[in-house]
Amino acid sequence: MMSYSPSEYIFSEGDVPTYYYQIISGEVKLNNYSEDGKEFIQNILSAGQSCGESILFIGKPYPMNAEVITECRVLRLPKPQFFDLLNQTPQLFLEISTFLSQGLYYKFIMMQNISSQNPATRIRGLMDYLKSLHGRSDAPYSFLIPFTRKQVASLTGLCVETAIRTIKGMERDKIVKIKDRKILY
DNA sequence: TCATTAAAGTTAT
DNA sequence: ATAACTTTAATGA
Repeated sequence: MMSYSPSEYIFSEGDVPTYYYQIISGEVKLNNYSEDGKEFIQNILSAGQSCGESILFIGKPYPMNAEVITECRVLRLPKPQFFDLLNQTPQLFLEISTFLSQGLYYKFIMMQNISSQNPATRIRGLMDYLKSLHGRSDAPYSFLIPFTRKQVASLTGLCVETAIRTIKGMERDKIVKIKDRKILY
């Protein structure tokens, strides 16, 4: 079991994977920084999720960082033990497969969103996905976006200012509601 | 139209 | 207090 503080890295771009990581508590983001320092967030993960496992399977260097957002406890299992466990536990194998597929699905959805030129479409795509994960309540304004505007911007490849302006426009169009700076969708 | 820069207000640590 | 985030506005590609 490992502990990490905000802004620490569980692994970095270019590292060769040697462990399986499972988040017990806290939040982690998978990200990249471009030469000019701009961050693109690939995904934000929290308790119960694993990070970087897809790369562990193919044994290539990580193409992204796993940067800690909030104080984290992480279960760390060496690669050989992880694969042993996987062999011995069909149930675990199935769970990992499901989680892997979920990650693929997210990538697929976001890939389509990002290729859209329109910022509102991108942000709405992200919000639709997030809300779809969260139970059945399709009711409008029933889902609180669990991210900061900066994070939303980094997840959709927009600058913060554009994200903010777009979200305000969506409020005018009654797509979202803003309460105490929190975004309800 | 959106990104960038700058400046100022607000929240969290 | 200080850093991180939010917001507005001006400017440029």
